[in-house]
Parts: sequence; structure tokens; C-alpha cells
Amino acid sequence: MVSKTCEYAIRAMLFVAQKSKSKTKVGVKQIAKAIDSPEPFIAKILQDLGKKGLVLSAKGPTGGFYLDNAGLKKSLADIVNAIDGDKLFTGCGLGLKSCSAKMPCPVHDEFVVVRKQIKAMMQNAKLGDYNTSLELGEKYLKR
Amino acid sequence: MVSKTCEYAIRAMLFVAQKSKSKTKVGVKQIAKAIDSPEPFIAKILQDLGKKGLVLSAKGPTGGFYLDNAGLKKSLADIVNAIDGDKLFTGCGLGLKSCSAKMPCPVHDEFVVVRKQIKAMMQNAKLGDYNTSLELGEKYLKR
DNA sequence: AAAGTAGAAGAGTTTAAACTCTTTTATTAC
DNA sequence: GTAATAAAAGAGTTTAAACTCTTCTACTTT
Ligand code: FES
Ligand code: FES
Repeated sequence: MVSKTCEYAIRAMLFVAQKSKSKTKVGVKQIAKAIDSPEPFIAKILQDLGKKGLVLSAKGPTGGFYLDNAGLKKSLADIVNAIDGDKLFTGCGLGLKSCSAKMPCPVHDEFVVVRKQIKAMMQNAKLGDYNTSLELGEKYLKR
Repeated sequence: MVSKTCEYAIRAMLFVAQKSKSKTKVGVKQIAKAIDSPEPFIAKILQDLGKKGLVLSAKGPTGGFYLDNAGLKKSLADIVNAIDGDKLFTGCGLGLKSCSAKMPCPVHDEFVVVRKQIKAMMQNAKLGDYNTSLELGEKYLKR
């Protein structure tokens, strides 16, 4: 569905979002622990997301990653797009070079519907939306 | 969504299905051409599917791959399952070790809905269902 | 029986994703 | 200013998917 890199990214961002609500910055070490991911790898991913303007960071002691109010309003679709590109949202389900209604693959009609739903779901899910349920321990970022 | 191997497999099987309707067997060369895939690679995949009972084959001149009536009734979900396993149908959308309602990831509730739809769509799509539209040139297996 | 065709099988290569390590640079606390 | 902290940057390794090549075996036509 999405790449592993992208899964890590989403989980990391949800964690950062949660902490950002209380204005705290979090270091890579803490993030890696919270989402159970390889520390240097998540560092890379977050750097990349930082460059693309999806997360803010501060160096030095008390530094770390954080989100402002605009960042908390970004959607999961934004993260997926930044990392995996838009293949999931616009690509053909059977791997044809491009998806088009003019030369559709056999599953095109059905696939378009599903794809639209995935997109809607991800666009609707904002990073800040899960803070409460995460804090209450109703939702988990690792197993 | 599904692996490239799986995409090739589905396209190949749809082509074999189409030809099987008129009781003709098709060789690897012909299949590779029809779906625009590397010939030795699709050979491998079809061998694998043959071993798993999803496609029949005959050796020698006039030989090739074909499907019987039972085979034509297999669904795309069967193909996906044989090649990618059931990760797509049962796995967690954020990559947690397993998906469970007891310890759900933040997107679990929404994801379960989408996943169910993907599964339904693929279970509903039978290999034999597309023969007519493929023959009429309404649907395509390559671009 | 011989020749030709086509699948079966297995080893091998390539490529890209996933993951790691090391060095550098910026920032802040003291 | 110095030391500690943490991100930035880039090179490097590992692993698995994607793809290829070669050899072997079975079958069918003539
Ligand atoms: S052409 Fe395959 S999904 Fe649109
Ligand atoms: S736990 Fe993530 S989808 Fe169910």
C-alpha cells in the first residue's frame, strides 16, 4: 500500500504531533523509541520531511523536531505524497504506465472508486487529529 | 498496492483467460508480448501459479498455458493471495506487526473499511469476467 | 524414432529500497 | 568561550524484489 519508509514517517509525525500539542520538541532517540524504528533511519526520513517543509526542527540542547499549528493541519496524504509520490493516488492498479479512462485496464472502473476512497481518507486524516486518543492510550504507534 | 510481480501475474492470467474461452493454449512468448513483460520473468511467475493450481499447462508443440472452467472462476484475490500473501487484506496500514482492534493504530478504523472494499472488489472480479471487453478492445493489458 | 517446441528448474545478476555509520555543523546551557 | 546536545549531510552496507540466463526434460508432430 505505502512503502515502509512512509509508514515510519507517518507514525513519527503522529508522535511529533502529539508532543507538539504541549509545545515540547522531541529528539530522534525519543521518536525512534516511541514508534519502534531504527534510529538513524528515522533521522534521515525526518530530515527529508524537514527539507520539504512538513516538520520543523531546532538544534542544540532542548532541540528536536516539532510542529506548528499549520503543520498540525497537514494530512496523511501530504506525508505519503512527499515520500512515495502520487503513484498511490493516480497510478494504475495493474501497473500500466499510466491510468487513463481512454485506455483503461480491466479493473480500472472498480479501482478508481477504491483509489478515490483511499485518497479521501488520507486527505481527511490530519496529523493533529489523533493527539487525544493517543494520550488516552486508545491508539498505538507500535506493537 | 500490490507487487510488480503480482501485477504481471494478473495481466497474464487475464490474457490466458481470454484465450482459454476459445479453447486455445498460449505460449510464454505470446503472453509476454500481449502484456508487455519480460519473457523469462513471466515464465517463472506462471510456473509458480501452475504449481499452486491456478493455471494449467501443456508441454510440446501446440502446448502452452490455459484455464479450465474452474480456473476461469478464480478471482483476482486468489492471484494476489498466491503471490503477495494476505498482507494487503489483513495487514496494518501503518505497518504495525499485526492489525488488531484491541491495539489499533491511529488509522485502524478508517483503514479497515478501505481494506474490506479492496478485498471485496478483488474477490468479486473473476478471471473470466473480462473476456468480452478485452476482445472488443474496450479494455487493455498494456500501454 | 527424430526433430522441434515448449515448459520446468535452478542458479545468477541487477536494481532499488531499507537500513547503518561517521563526520560535520549549528545551537544553547553553563 | 567551552562543553554538551542534537540535527544535517553524505557515504556505505544489507537485503529483497525484479529480472535474466542456461540447462534439462517432457511432449507432440511427422
Ligand atoms: S488504467 Fe488501470 S486503474 Fe486506470
Ligand atoms: S492496527 Fe493499523 S490498520 Fe488495524
